[in-house]
Amino acid sequence: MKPISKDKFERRSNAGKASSSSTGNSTGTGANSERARQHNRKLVLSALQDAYAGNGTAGRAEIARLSGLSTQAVSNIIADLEARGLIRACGRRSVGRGQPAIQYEINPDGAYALGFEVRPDAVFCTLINLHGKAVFWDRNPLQQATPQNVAQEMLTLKSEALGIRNLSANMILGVGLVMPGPFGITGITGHQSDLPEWQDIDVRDWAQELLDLPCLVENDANAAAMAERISGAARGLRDYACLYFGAGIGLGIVNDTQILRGAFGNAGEIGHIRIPMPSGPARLEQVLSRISVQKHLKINDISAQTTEALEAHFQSETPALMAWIDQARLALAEATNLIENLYDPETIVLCGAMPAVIFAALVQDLSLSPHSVSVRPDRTIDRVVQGSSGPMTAALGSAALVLNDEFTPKFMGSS
Amino acid sequence: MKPISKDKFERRSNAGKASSSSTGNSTGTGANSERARQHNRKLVLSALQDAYAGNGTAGRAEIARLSGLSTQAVSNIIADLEARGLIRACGRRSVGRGQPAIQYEINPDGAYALGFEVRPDAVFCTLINLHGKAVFWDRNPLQQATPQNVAQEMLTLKSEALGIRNLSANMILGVGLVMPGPFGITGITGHQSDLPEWQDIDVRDWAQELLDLPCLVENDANAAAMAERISGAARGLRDYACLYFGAGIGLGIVNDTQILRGAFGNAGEIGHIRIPMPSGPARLEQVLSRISVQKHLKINDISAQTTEALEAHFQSETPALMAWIDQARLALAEATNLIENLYDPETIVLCGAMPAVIFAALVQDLSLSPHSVSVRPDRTIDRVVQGSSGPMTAALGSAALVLNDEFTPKFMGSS
DNA sequence: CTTGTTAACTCAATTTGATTGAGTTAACAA
DNA sequence: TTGTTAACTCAATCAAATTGAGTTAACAAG
Repeated sequence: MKPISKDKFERRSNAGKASSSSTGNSTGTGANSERARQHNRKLVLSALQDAYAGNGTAGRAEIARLSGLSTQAVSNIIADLEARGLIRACGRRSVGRGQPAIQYEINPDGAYALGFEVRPDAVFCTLINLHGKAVFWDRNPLQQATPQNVAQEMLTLKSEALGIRNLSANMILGVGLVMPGPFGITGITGHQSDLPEWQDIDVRDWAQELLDLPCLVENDANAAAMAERISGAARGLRDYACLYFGAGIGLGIVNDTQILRGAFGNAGEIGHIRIPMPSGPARLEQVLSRISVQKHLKINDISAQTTEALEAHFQSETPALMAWIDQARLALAEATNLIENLYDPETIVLCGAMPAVIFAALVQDLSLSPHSVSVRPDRTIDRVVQGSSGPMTAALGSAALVLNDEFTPKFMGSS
Repeated sequence: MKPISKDKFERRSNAGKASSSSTGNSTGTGANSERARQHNRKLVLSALQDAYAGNGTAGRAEIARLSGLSTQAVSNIIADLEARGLIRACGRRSVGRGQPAIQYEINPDGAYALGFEVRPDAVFCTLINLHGKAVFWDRNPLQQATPQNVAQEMLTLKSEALGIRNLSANMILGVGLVMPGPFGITGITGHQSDLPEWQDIDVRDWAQELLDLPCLVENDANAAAMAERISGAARGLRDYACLYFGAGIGLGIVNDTQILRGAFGNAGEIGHIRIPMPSGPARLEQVLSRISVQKHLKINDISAQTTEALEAHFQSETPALMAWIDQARLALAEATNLIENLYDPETIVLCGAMPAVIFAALVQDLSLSPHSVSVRPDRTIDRVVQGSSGPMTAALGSAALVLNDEFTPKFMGSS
């Protein structure tokens, strides 16, 4: 039977047929065979994803061993995924005796994820394939970020994105959405924000209805962190942190493959934290952020609004910029110490709207505290690494949210 | 059928009959009906636990709504749990029309959890019932904390604990174990420690074999956090942090009901963090810890080794102690700001080896930053609250680890 | 006092999906 | 050529959740 459903999987959002989900206020999530299958499917996909990260592929038996499932269960799931086009066979591989294993890999073009970043003055959009590679990106300016305007631009960008490869909507797994301010997460009210008109809108529901696709909402730093996990510097890592340079500075924390949100979705607000600097305590984003570098340059009558302009100043070694970098490096060292001791990540990734060369300069000559739980003899990755750079980072990340949600089981620990 | 197994549940540790768990290096965890049942059982138990937290009880239908399971599924699980003695019926309750619901509650004496805290000079032991109440506690001194000595004392304490209520081993759900230093979590080597002889021992396996019970190992702060969740100030909370006063100071973070460990189990090492103080940057535990108060008193030629002695000095308002409290309060405010902005908890609980009156004094007149994500109009609990106090906190917490593990499903988010 | 409505619960049938066990096939080794 | 090993397939079994049709008990209305 298996009436291969129109949409990719069972369309997560309206999965619970109609019955028990009556009240809707239920917090819990009972397990049943459907849920179990969903979980196991993610297990298989994430095994293949890990294999891909190591530029490899995997056979049924191998995945079974890795996931703890029986080979038969893996076989069924593989058949399912192959029929859906999410994975594909790619030859056989024999390692010693026995029948050579049929290798499978994720089919990059088996499905896509859409990502939007809404800013006060523009909407960014990306479309990524199952390998996390962007196949489309664009930016539409906004006069004013009202829900109406944003909706219009998002619809335009959506059809533009689908048009680029002539994709039908059922090839889109879902949509990730990044918005400024504390939105959508738990309906925070009473906080002032850049986009006051959105105050009473549940952004997730709104976008879900607008685009007719399942939707995930996150802040920029968390989204960026996911981008690094899917196809960037944090590929294959389960625990890491991501220092994201937007206007200010944010921290996306990934704990056991999942984003750490805290009780109200505000975890990682590192910008407001006071750190000791030679000149006295300062808030981190006063020293280490896009705004801070621009302020610092402005004092010296230099303007550098764009990433390109900043890069040019770096190339020409403008003294004011170099001085800022020196200060920023100190702040970064303090922040690193904080993050390492509080979250114990495998690494810290720098990413966002800064030129790559400046990230490189920050990481280079960074003198980190030797008194940290992160000083380990068996490290395989640097304590601070450079991630993706440029203004599209968050939009890419928003799409990556969807892949992570679809490919990564929510828990794996065997207790 | 259902051959009610000797031990409580299927004895978590050696659950996987014999088959797939061949290699053992598998990280993944496939879902099957057994696992699903396990998960759903936890869902039911945690619903009852929450009901108990509100001093209530719950019926089948109510639990079904809460958990998203069908009433039938809940019924089956309830029957199971009742047969095992973990829960019991407690009357009927009618709320309007319809047949009154049979109410269920956790049977406090249906099972117990054992907890140990090993320190360089002593082993502490507690036994708690299913309500998280301690029914036994004791402390045996150690000449030297060698594995042999510790093993002996643990066995002695175990049989003493079981003896107090004439319990057989199958009434014990499991053992929680707190050890100093970075132990057992991920086999850290190359770190100096208070207990060098343990370097090559996998503490969990060791204890499991020694006591013939499933075992969980954590650090003191994490264990204390669990104690607060099971029967203390954090009851019913899903996200909070716990500042634990041991020798130094540690932070136990609970995120979505689970302990946050980080990549190598060292998350929450807040003691080493530099915070701005009026006199310049200082490490937190130089200002806010048991050792720091003792140092501060010693300068003034006052000795206060025990909690009782400290309390006495507080009652007589010894100036040196009062001065320390003023400084500590500033440090606590800084730490709060840090924790709130980085983890966004529902609250921060103070607990551990300090007199309750000193916790109260710290919390009182604490002037917290108004610029924090935790400043919310809809708060239901203070930003910093007082938890359990006294030297048994960690030992109690170690037992609480077991309850949390048995009663709290690993994920609930409906994506 | 009778009857209708509602909610909680039970029993039996169905369904999903994982596990188990018995083949089958292909590679390597003797 | 034959034996061994590993990967995979097919069919049967099993666990546990869901579904649907009763049954029971309380309250409300006439």
